[in-house]
Amino acid sequence: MPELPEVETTCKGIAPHISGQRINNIILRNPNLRYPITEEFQSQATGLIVDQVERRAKYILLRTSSGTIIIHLGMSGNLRVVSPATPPLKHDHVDIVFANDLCLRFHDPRRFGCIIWTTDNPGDHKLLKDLGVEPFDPTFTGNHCFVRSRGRKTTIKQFIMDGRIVVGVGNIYASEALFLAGIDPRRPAGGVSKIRYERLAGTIQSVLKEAIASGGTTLRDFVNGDGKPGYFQQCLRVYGRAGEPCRACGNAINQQVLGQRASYFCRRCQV
DNA sequence: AGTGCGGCCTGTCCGC
DNA sequence: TGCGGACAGGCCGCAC
Repeated sequence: MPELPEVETTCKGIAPHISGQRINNIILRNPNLRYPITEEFQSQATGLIVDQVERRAKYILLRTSSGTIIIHLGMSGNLRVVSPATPPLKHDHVDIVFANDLCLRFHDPRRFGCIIWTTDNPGDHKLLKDLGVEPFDPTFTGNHCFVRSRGRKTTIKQFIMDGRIVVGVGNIYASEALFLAGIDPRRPAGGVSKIRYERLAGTIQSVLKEAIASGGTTLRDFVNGDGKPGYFQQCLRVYGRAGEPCRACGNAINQQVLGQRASYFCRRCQV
């Protein structure tokens, strides 16, 4: 389930192999994704040079001089850099073949991901235009969360997962960050103090940084590897640990659905 | 505007 | 052992 750290790791992993490279060919094997991959993408992007590889929220942007390829990994997608001769597997949807004889291969069994071609400023695209601040941007602060949360009745967990407030906080790291900040995820966002939001902004950053660091250790596997950063190696404090002892106090970890998402927390440590 | 939720998919896991 | 069904998950897009 690609969260922001995995997307960041993917971006860093693929960039050295495709930056500055010309797209020689695009092979559409299975265009069925969240939005069908268009033939305009195939015809218009072929021949262009990828000038820059960037991340915005959980989107990966491949910028060329005349358009941008917007990629989202959904929840089961990955990108690998392989030889074009590598036999495709089931669920390999697209190959972007570069002049250096490497290809960027998009794999997505559950098809929640997407590949979109746009000739406009990608920031104006409807999928990107309402996105909130990046968690590592200096404007992401406890005060930002505090101000934006006034009057909001939604739970604090759903609030920090709202991409219009801050991007990149998925279901796993929302639970983890709230645990580290000692905040009960069920608390109404509008009633949480500024001090506590300051603490939370810090734990959101630290938990994402920690995950990026652990994913970064498998960067070399992006070429001819499985394309999956090793997040399962990292130690999750509450996520997926219902009934298991809290690592801080030993109490059994609670599980509760909030906003249709499984949420994990310690009743004793989080208030 | 804020809130709630259905729907998109398939691999994995659980219970029978 | 095999099979069906529930579940997970990001996030759009609609309804209220």
